[in-house]
This record gives sequence, structure tokens and C-alpha cells, in this order.
Amino acid sequence: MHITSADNVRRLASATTALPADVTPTGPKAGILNVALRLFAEQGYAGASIRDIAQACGLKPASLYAHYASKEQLLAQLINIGHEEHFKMVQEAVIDAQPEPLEQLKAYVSGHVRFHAEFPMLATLVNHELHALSAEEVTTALKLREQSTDLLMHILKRGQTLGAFAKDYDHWLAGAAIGAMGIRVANWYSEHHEKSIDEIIRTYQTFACRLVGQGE
Amino acid sequence: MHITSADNVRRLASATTALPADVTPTGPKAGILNVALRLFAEQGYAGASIRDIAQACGLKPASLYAHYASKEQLLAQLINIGHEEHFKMVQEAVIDAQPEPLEQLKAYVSGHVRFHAEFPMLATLVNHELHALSAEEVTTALKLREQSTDLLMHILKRGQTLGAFAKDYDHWLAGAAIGAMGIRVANWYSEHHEKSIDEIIRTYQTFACRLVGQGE
DNA sequence: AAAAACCTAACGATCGTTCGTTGACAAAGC
DNA sequence: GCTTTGTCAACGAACGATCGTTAGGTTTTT
Repeated sequence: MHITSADNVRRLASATTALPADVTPTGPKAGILNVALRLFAEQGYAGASIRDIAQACGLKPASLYAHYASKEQLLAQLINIGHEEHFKMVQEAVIDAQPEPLEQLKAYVSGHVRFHAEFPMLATLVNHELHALSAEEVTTALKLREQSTDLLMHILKRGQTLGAFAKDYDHWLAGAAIGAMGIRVANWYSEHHEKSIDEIIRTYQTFACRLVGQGE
Repeated sequence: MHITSADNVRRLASATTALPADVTPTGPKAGILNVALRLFAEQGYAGASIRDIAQACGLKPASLYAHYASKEQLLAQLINIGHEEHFKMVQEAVIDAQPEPLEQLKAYVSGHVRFHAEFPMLATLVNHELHALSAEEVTTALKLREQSTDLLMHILKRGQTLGAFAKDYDHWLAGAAIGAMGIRVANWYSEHHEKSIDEIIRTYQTFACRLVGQGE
């Protein structure tokens, strides 16, 4: 009962199997992790079986267990890597930015959008497959997720307090909207898109600035 | 191997099992459809079994097949209902609006956000489980989806042509951003949210207007 | 020779689905 | 008035397939 969906129904436009180089294990674990990332992202955690992953690796199902203790551990590591990379990217961007609220907002949008464009599969797991993790496996990821959210909300609140942003909106709703804009990028961006990642970032920065009441 | 996730990892904040009244079948099919909607949305199509659905209905697995030919048909009907309702809501809102581009944009945002807040589970299926449908089952839904997208893109393009919106951005990216804002509402809105749906709509309308370069 | 990587084979559980049957109840024939 | 017929909704039992996982042995690498 294997379902072969049409190309335009895929959860992601991109097909690049991409894990951030600095946090990915070396040796045979890397291949397994990359394959699992692709299949989990395309078919969902429950929809991708250990046998699917093994076959795509050129291995037998049992061989995976020499490297990962369980299917859930595989997902847990991927989701943790995803959250770490996202927080790293938004944090570093904001740290490098000038202290003006608008510059910090643009920096956050840059890191946020870049993450979802460069690692769309990781982003899909982070945003759609968290529920497949048991309570104890998910705590680390949730803490990182909270840090990323708090960083954006702090920038928005500070911008309102300092008078740099408009005050006629709820800053939580603004954070939800700006966050959502970037999250969806993972669904449609691919390396063959007509616009480059940097162009998309610039446009989304403009959108975010206007959204908080500042025209660039 | 049942995984019980913590509450804060759920895919949805809302727990209301809600299908639009006008398109939902009557009789025993209604109960099955509502239960399937909830389980598919919470655990994913592959993660929710026929036995899970049957048990939640107070039925035996075999009894479901008297009403639906297959598990996939269940999902197909739900996804079609979701797409129909979404298109209906945005279309009716736009039709009722004044012809000015900004009014049409605000109307679209209203229908779009309202759909994702009132039917978050349907929205989750429409946005995250399309890939589980086979190619022939998905065509109807894709056509409706295209109509909704085209409607928004048309409004945005027309606004730029008529000079009502700024022209310094790609209108497709603006549509992606405005669409994304609304889609994410399904993930965090619940009937116990501190803001009402109408308040959220008004704020998001403001965001959308500013995004296209118009301050209200 | 030691260690790492991979294998075959199988386990119990669960999957979607089918089969034949049953009790409830209403309409039709005598 | 009683029986017959038909429909509906639900049932228990089972089908073959696939699921995640394990034990123990073989090959490959160092």
C-alpha cells in the first residue's frame, strides 16, 4: 500500500539533503542521519519506516541499530540539531547587528529566513514532527525553541518601548506573524527558485519593518 | 509503542472538533469524520490507525468500512472539505468587499485568518497531510488550492497595477508572506485565547496593509 | 588480532482490510 | 395479525503484510 504522490504535493520543494556541517556526526552515522532526515521530512515520522531508511542507505534494517538505539532517537537527534541550528543562526545574526531595534529585527529575520531556506527538511521536522517525540525526548528542543521565540519577542517589545516601532498592535501577534512568514519559506523554497536566498531575505526584512510600522 | 506527548508539543492548541456544518455528512458518518479529523490532525495520517479511529468512535475497526471504503478516502474527504471551506470563506469575503484593492486585501485576510482559527484541524490536514494522498485523490483539492492562491495573487497584482500598493517588492513573495501569517494561526489559536478571532483578524489586516506599503 | 560494520533470521505486535454473520427495525405480502 | 423480506449498522475472526526491534554470526577494516 505504497502511495506515490505527485511532485506538486510534496511537503517540500527542495530535494537537497542538507544537515549543517558543524553539528553532523562523521562516519556512517552521517549517511543514516541524512537519509532519515529526507524520509521523515517527506513522509512524516510515522510514514517512514526503518526498512525504508535502511534501504535508502543501502543497508539492512538491523544494521541501523548498531548506530542508533531506536527510530525515535533518530528523530530526536534531528530535531535537536534543527533547533540548535535555528537558534544559532538567529542569535549570531542579532549579536552581529547594530543595537537599534530595527537593525535587530532585520537581523533576526535574516537568520530566521535563511535557516528555513537552507535547511527546509530540518525546518519541516522542527515544525511538524515535534508531536512524535515522547515527553522526555522533547525537553531539550523545547528549551531552545523558547529561547528563539523569546529573542524575537524581546526585540519587538524593546522596539515598542524605545519608540522605534508603532505601538498600535500586540507585540506577540507581530512575533507570530513575522515568525510565520519565515517558517513557510521551507515549504516553497528550492535551490532552483528564481530568487536567491539573499533577495528573499531582503524582501522579508522590508515586510517585517513595515509590519512594525517602520518603512525600512 | 504508543507515544504520549506533553500538551505543549501538540500540533494544535485547540481541541474543538469542528467541521463546517454545511458540508458535513449526517448520520453515523459525521461522528467518524469528526474523530478521524481529530486524530489525523493530532497524530498525522500515518500515525493514526483505523483501530484508533474506531475505538474513539466506540466502534470496531470493521464497522468503519460500512461507511468509508478506505482510510485514504477518509482523509481525502476531509481534505476536500477543508479546501472547499477555505476557498468559500476567502471568496465570499472578497465578493462582499468594496472594489478598492486595500479593501479586498483586508477581506481576503479576514476569510483566510478566520478559516485557520475556526477550523484549525482541517487547516492542519490541508497544510501538512496532502502528501499522504495518492495522485488521483488529490487533484480536486489542488484545483481549489490554486483558486485560493490565485485570488490573493490577483488582488496583490491589481493593487500594484492601480498604484494602490507599493511596487518595491515581488507580489508573489508578498502573497507567500501574507498567506503564511494566516496559516500559522491554526497552530496557536484556541477558543481560550486572550484575543478574540475578530481582534486577531483586525491586527493581521493591519499587518497585511502595512506589508504592501499602505498604513491602514 | 581486535574492532567496527554489516548480515541473516526471526520475534511479537500492529497495520489496513475482508469475510460471513447478527440483531434491530421497517415495509410488503398473505 | 402474522410472517416475510430487505436494509442498516455493527460485530468477531481472521487474512497477509509490515512494523520496530533483537540475537547471534560473518565480513571488512585497521
